[in-house]
Amino acid sequence: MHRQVEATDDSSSLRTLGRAYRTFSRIVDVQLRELGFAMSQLPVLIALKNGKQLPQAELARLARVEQSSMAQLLNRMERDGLIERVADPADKRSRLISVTAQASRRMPKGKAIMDATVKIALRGFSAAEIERLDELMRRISDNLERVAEERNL
Amino acid sequence: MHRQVEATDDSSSLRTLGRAYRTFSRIVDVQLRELGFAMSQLPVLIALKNGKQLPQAELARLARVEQSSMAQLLNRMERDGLIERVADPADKRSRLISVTAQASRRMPKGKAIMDATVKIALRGFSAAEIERLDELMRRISDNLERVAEERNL
DNA sequence: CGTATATCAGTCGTACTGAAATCT
DNA sequence: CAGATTTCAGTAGGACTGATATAC
Repeated sequence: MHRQVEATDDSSSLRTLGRAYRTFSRIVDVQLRELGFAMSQLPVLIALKNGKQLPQAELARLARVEQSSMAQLLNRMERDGLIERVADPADKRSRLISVTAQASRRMPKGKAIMDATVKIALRGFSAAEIERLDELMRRISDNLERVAEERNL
Repeated sequence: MHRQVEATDDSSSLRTLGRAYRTFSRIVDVQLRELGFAMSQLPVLIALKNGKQLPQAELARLARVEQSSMAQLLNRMERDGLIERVADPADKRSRLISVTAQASRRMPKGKAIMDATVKIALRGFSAAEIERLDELMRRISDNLERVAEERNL
């Protein structure tokens, strides 16, 4: 009665987690689209701010996605004029990624949209609760990462 | 020092959330694949257990995905022999979905894999902490759903 | 050889469009 | 019967993964 359980019987918190993530992305992406951005691009844009130049592999590591995911993301970003790839003089296999001037200019606005949406998600949360959430999420993530590591995933 | 912040500066809990979700899916899917299942299919299989028959729209509602997402998921499941679609005699627009006998037989094993992975994710959590996590996740999800609703997303 | 990238196939999610059946 | 709604199908494009191939 007080829980609105409905018909699903698998453990609710993990399901809710996926659902929250998708809704969050949708809200952010709709707004970022007007700027020509997408949520998945923000880690890249942040990592490259202030004219920094990084190779693809490093960006994949920072954004915590596979190399092939990052390669495709960068393809779309290059197509849309957000980043440039220039040959690395020190390593001929590698290309250094940098953001274009216009993307750099629009970035603060994108970051603000993200921050505002985080605030919405955490509406009504005390500082202690946010702290608690951070800790719980970190423990879940660590538990899963450790097992994925052990199983070579 | 005690937080392992690294190079990202956006609010950590929401980022961790997406990361945890992806790692969870990967761990579950690798095991389900041997059974011929995928994680996204479990809500469907659970909703249709014991010979139940439901229309596509109802399955989409239960799984909390869009109609088109469910349509495609059911296409793949039908292709793989997991479900069947039969014309609804009461409504010629609709087709009722039911699971095949073999999918039904393998289902308990799939559910067990899911449950075991949830246990891994929550390793070291007390009952009170799980309760707390459920509550926090539900509040985040509600906050986001409400705004998505308001903005017609 | 080993590392950095590129590319392909496949899943899963969304949005959007449109046809057929049903309801009022 | 007309018009709105419901049920589903199909397509396009994004964001992931894994597996391979190519370049240095």
